Amino acid sequence: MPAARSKRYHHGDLKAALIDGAIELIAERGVRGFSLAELSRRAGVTVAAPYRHFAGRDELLAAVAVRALDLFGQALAAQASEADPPERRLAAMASGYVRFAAEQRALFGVVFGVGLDKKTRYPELRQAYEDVEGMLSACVAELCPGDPDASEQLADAIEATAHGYAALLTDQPGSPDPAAINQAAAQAAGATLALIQGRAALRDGG
Amino acid sequence: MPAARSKRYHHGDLKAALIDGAIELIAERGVRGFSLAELSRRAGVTVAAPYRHFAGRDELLAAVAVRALDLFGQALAAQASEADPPERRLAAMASGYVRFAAEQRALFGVVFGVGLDKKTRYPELRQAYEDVEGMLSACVAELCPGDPDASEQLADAIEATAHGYAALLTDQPGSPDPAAINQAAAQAAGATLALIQGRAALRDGG
DNA sequence: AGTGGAAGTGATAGTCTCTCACATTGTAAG
DNA sequence: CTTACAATGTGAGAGACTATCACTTCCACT
Repeated sequence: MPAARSKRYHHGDLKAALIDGAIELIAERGVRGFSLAELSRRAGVTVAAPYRHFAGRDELLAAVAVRALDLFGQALAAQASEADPPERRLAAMASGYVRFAAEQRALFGVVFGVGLDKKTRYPELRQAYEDVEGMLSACVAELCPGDPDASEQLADAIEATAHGYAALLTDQPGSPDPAAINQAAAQAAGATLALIQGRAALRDGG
Repeated sequence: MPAARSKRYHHGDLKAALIDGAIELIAERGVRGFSLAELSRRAGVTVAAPYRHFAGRDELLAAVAVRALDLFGQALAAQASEADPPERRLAAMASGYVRFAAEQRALFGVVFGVGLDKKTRYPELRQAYEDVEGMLSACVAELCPGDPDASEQLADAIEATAHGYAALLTDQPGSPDPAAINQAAAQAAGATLALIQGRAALRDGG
């Protein structure tokens, strides 16, 4: 793996450099302000070069999203490992969900704010996404042994709630201030506990 | 108000026509696929014409978002008016929230999927947004008389949950199928009831 | 040593946003 | 009635972006 950054015709590992650079660029300018052209400029290559490695802008973003989901999963796992009864573990994951969204705004935005097709296109992305969802549902399953239906409903509800806090918090441009992050994270944890507590009501909806 | 669509130099009411056309265009192509240029073409004017009425693309989208929030509020009010105890009214609103997001994907996307600054810029947008949030919190307040803190927390939780179901449902490109909409709407209603039920747990978070 | 394919270049087409000087038209005052 | 103004639309063009194509350079392998 060549390290020299000089005027070599071949970059060495442009693909990885593009992904890293994209994360940086998105962190600076947001997902909307991200451009393949600027990214190429920073990497010191022509705007045509990235097309050797990615079919287009969206495919590069999908690769970034895969890495983002990986980090996301790690963050959730870290939160989960520190709490012990499944209820508090779920609350901690919900809180971590919100915290990651706010603190890694750019990465969260790539996964959710860009309209990438996480279900059908980009199989790796799908896999990464399902892995993260799996962490939640596995933890919920511990809580509802013998009732997979109820377990799935509760997992959906917890995921939706955490995601809702995260989405509303990061909806505004600009980084949310730490106090707002803490409050939203704590509320997401509390709401998770409330959902677990009141889960008998989950059945009768519309 | 002139009606003739012929070769008049002045359109008559271009501003309104642009907003209407934008809604249509966004419904067809999604928020991401929307372009001021295509919109101008359809309205039969030059691409420069819209700039007489809107400072730019974002300002036009903000105007569309205001109308979208108006319709959103009406939809929620319609749902709420049909249910009677506050608990079920909140559940109905949550269900309506999800249903509106899914069935009026384009409008919902303009409000939430485009990164418009709903808080500081665009005062009308801010107002429209707060009006919608107010409907929810007013209904929650009926439920928690004498404890505004708890009321606000519960309102946040219900909003976040409904929004989470809506966001996850509409995250994918393409219209969600009716069965998925029904399920998500029902689950949002159920989760709302669960939150109300278990709201004692809302306090102890992180 | 030499060659085939991977990786990068430069040019180019087409689209988009936004700006500017200019053309047209409704309106309202003289 | 007319004339001047302000509002509204035009045409041209600058600058950015995505994507494609033929061509070049260079690495790795025989």
